[in-house]
Amino acid sequence: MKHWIVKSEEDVYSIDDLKRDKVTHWDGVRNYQARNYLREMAKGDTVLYYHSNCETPGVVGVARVAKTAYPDPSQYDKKSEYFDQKATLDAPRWFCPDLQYVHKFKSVVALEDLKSVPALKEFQLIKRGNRLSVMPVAAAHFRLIEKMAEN
DNA sequence: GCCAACGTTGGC
DNA sequence: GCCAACGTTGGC
Repeated sequence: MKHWIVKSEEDVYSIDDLKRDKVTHWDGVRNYQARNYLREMAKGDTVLYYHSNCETPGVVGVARVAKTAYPDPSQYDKKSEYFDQKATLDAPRWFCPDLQYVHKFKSVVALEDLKSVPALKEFQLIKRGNRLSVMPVAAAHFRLIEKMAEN
């Protein structure tokens, strides 16, 4: 069982949207390293849900991998902003898993707070300059952040 | 294969 | 809105 974190802009697709939809295609990721992580996700893996580009950026809840990654349909959709001319049916470039809502934290575990915890010094998210939208999370970090959400 | 120019992300 | 930190593109 692995752990992950995904970022989403709150006003684009928030955890409340995921709660409403229950399950969603995590599509539109167009970064190779992030794609590779998406393909590593196994059914049942737990995922921290992060809101970026908002008033209080931070971890807002937990999701779960409902389906392992498959070719992202939006890469073939000419009307989609995620359309990729170089993607073919034989050689898809982009993949998306399905993510399922698990629960929303009572309060946001703010990026600011994460930064103040010495045990999270090596947490990829807070390492300077990491703009990846999908990253693995160490089990210890995952548990610690869940614990921070309870307080 | 190098690298400058450009585009995107995301905190502040 | 600014800007640092990257990733990507494309000329050479």
